[in-house]
Amino acid sequence: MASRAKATILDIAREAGVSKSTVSLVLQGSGLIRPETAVKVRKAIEDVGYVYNRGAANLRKAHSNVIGMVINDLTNPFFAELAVGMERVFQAAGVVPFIANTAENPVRQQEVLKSMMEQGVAGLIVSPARGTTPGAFRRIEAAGVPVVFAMRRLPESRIPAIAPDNRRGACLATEHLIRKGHRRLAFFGGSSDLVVYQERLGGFLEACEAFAIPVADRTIVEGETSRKGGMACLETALAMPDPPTAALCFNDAVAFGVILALRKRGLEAGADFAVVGFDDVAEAEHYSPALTSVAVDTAGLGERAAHVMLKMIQSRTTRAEDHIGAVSLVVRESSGPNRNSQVGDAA
Amino acid sequence: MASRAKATILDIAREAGVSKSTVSLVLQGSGLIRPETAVKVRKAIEDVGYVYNRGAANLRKAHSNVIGMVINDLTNPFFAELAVGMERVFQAAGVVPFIANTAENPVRQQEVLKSMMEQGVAGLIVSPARGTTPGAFRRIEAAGVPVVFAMRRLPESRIPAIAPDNRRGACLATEHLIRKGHRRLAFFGGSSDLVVYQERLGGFLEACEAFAIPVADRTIVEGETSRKGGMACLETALAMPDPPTAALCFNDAVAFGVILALRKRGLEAGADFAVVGFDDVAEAEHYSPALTSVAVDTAGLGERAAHVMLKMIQSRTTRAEDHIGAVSLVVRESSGPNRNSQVGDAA
DNA sequence: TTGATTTATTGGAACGTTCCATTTATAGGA
DNA sequence: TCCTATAAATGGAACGTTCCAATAAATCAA
Repeated sequence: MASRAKATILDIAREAGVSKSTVSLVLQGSGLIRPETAVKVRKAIEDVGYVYNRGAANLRKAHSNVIGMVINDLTNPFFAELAVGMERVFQAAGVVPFIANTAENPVRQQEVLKSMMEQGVAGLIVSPARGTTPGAFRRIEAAGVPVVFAMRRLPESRIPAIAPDNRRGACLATEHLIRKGHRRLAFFGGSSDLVVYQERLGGFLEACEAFAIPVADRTIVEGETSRKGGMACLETALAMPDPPTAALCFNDAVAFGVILALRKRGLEAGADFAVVGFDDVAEAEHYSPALTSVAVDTAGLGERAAHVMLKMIQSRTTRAEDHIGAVSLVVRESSGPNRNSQVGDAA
Repeated sequence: MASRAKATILDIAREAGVSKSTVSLVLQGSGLIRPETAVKVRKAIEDVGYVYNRGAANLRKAHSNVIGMVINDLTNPFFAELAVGMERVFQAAGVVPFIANTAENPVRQQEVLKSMMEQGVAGLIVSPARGTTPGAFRRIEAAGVPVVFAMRRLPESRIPAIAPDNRRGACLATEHLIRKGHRRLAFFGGSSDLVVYQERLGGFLEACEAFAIPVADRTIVEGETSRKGGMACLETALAMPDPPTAALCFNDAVAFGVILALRKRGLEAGADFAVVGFDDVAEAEHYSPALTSVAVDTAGLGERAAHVMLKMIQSRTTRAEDHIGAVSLVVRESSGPNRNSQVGDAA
């Protein structure tokens, strides 16, 4: 059944009675070929079950048609949504994205990046693993392969990043809680080695300043960015002398954890304690209670990252501007009704 | 910064004062090279920032080191877990898995498969999109590239499949509900164009037969395999004259939807209506109420699929046996306490 | 010393494509 | 009719590797 030696364009040329150059031209859809000849060649291609060898072609051609997407945690639906947005754009451009998972492991990340470079990718879209060293992309940059960071950025790096306006999102969410009447606020989850964390925490603190929340009434609990981490954060906070009455969470996973931990204690998110998440994953809307969250337009960011990448490839540059995606607060049940009217919601 | 013309093996040879063949040997870790020479060459490689060109190498070598994973829905955490299991095995074997998403679209799937073939993958692990035609893999088989189906199989196809024991899992879960005292049972979600659906529904019916549940007391509602689909199924079922008191769901997403729909009606899963899911995704344990579900050892299936693939590649065959993974019922809160003692739970 | 053996290294052909410079066929203009 | 312009098709070199057969250098046995 399986024809042993795989067919090449020379086999097709023989089959169709033309030269290999003609076959190559047909393969590339050149207009120089007489239509009848093209038909004849295409039939031969079909007959021999020919498979185009892109590796051989890339040996001659300037650039390949594959782009690598290197993602730090594929099990987080958030990144899957990002990937889906990118794929839409790339597909239309005739580019194939290959995805690889680094599982938040910098060593694994280096292996994956090396592999992708060896395959001759035209560009790389990366959501860097936690703990990525600043030098990790030096060789790739030196090779002239464009890199775009998505969602996360590295502390000191000239690589363009596409990310949501974390600071503003956190600020909006915190204001929302303050306007609801909360005066003792918490920020739950994440850790300071992530730039994203610093941005989101920064927005939280900015809003606290603006509304003159005393430092003593701000509770910051670092923790894993998962359900489990969220549960732990709540326990820690409620064990304090003057516990907070509301929390902005690093992301939705943490927020879900907080809601579960509240329920375990017989408390209800929204009624007894206000909870706001970040990212607005698909699940937020269907949770119980529905989660108030900062929407970041994940798929849109993916599309934008893809567009920036295509432009970089086209203009043969390794530089581009950062893009900050707009954010919006989606108010649902988990942040509860107004608490009292200590703070008016004028303006 | 970016050195224009990329370095080749010849540049390294010149730099190190050896021949290109020697460099090639070093690259492959051959023991024929004198250690000092190898060191000298490796230094040159580092100095010029050389990137290995796998495309060129594959032109000569029999087989490449990349394997394609084609997945029908990356946003389902279930498939991400599967991917993680495979990656563990492939990494150890020095093989790089590239993942692509088909978003349950057979046309997109064909494009992705074509692309992967063109890249010269050594093998393909596929969770076929719904509506895949039986001929979709003919050319790939003819080319002698091994294919393994994961989780799903195609109606008539000799391609080996790695999947959980769906029938037995559904049977176990249904028995569990019957032993709890339920007599009017439902099967929610999925549709009959999927082999998996037929297997799971088959297990449900088998248990119904075994315990002599009359046909009139079995409710089967097809629907989307998502939260939304689950919500719709429950509404449909409760609107019936003699509604069921328990449901086995096609998968966990459907089950979560059923739980949400119950809550919307003021009912509680477990107490008022028993719900059992399928797949036991990570979230099941942390849901509220915690979801009783059929555990399929997703990561384990991924590992097994990867092993089968490696063996096929090694023995140059395109045939292998199917693997049916063991399943087990994880009982949590959503299936509720015993209802009454119409059916004893002896044995 | 010499030849035989082992150890390291090397040149060249091949892999399947693209692309340039040519060649060949076709049509148009006088 | 011949020449020119255009259209269509072609051969050959190049891309960066691997691998075979061959060479060169080092070691050994006599």
